[in-house]
Amino acid sequence: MKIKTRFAPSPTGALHIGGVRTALFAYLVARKAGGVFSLRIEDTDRARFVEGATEDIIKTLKWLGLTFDGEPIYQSERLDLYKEHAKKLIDSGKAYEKDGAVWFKIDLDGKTSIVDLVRNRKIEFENSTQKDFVILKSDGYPTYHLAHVVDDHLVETNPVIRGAEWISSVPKHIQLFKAFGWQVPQYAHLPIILGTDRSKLSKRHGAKPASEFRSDGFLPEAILNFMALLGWTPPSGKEILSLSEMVQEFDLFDVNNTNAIFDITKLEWMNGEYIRKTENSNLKVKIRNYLMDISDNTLVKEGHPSEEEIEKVVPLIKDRIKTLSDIVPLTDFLWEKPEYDKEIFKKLKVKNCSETLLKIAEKLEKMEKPWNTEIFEKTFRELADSIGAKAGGVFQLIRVAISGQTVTPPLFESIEIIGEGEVLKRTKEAIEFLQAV
RNA sequence: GGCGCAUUAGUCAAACGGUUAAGACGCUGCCUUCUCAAGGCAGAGGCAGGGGUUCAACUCCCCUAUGCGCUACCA
Repeated sequence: MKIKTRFAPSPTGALHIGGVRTALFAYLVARKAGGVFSLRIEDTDRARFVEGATEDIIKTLKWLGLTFDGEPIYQSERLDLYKEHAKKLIDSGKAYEKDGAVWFKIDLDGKTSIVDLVRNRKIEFENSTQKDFVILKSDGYPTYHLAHVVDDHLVETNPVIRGAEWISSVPKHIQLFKAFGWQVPQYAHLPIILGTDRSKLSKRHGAKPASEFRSDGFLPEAILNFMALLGWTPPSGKEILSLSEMVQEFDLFDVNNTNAIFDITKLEWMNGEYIRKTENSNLKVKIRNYLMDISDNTLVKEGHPSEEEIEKVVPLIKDRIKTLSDIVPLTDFLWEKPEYDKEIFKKLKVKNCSETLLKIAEKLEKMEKPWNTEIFEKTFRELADSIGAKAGGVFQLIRVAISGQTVTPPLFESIEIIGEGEVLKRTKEAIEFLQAV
């Protein structure tokens, strides 16, 4: 039997990270089997419909690289189909109308059980615990239960991959399939992703949209990799793996059935790993595109950093950033004049900051041009020796003088980027600042 | 309350009856070092509790506890 999976979100809000994992696993199952992965928009709840949600879902899946086959199916465009099927059940005595809605008549005898593809575990219910439920609402829209059964039967979805919050509804679905005389598909219920408050991550609880991770500077590869590992460990045990490697290794049986807490700290680490292993030239493009994408925000000030500036800075910041957005606070000082804070100078190990800075300025003026890191390092190590200070202390003083910060990318390289004239100017300004306070 | 699913360190997790109970993030210390990172090395930290079954239980069964989910003419 051909493997066909689908991701079936409801457009009641932007795609969130829990949905990303459901989509990813459905994608992996289909691609591994050479099957079909499609998208179905479950827009049957008019009250909770959110304008733009469908577009966000499609756009985000595309950004992540979870390409689906064919065109999305919109349930709201298939109302007649559901109505027709509800009528069939009424005709066969398996459903009835009440208050303008159609109710399914549940069979209270016996048990309903499935073997879930996740770990092949058996899930069982006493049918006596079930009760009749609505399949067609009085507004003419189907409920999830009817729509799921009809659609997944018609497109021959197998297996049905969805969140574990649906486990409780399994008896309803099984009975519906049987009432139609259809074959019951296999199911895989994925463990639920919880927020740090331990409650289900959902748009109802204001889960962060996946698109926001994009604007925060996360890479799609890192997000997919991280989400895959939430509930799944590849047989190889690899922690960093590409989408195609995941496709090769994936098996629903290996998915665990324990809810997992979404911890962004590890995602940040992983994003850093992906950034570090990206070629400089490629990283430059990613950063540039990222900054352009979100340039309506305040990250890019007065056109900085430009493409050339990014290129210079990439080797310096590559090991130091976890997200693409980190580049801005880390390199701001290269293009903008720093603001000084006397407290920062006070904390330095060098005693007479302004005096030492005067000597530094003197050296800078005499230093052979063009400056380079070797000349620079040699000059100031000598200076440190001559005034009986530690080289590190002198370097740190220079760092604060040119950046206003105690933490920056490597000093000498930063200085080369800032340029001879500007460095001297900033040094003098730092001296003036210190003398004024 | 009822029904269902689950329970290995702060977090993600491996283990599929026999291991000194992997690994990763985070944390701590050391090394490296112009700061911060990155990198290297070392370390702390765990099978929810109780009963069974078995020569042997993290692993199988039962009970309790706890967590989560569902309990809508929402998905």
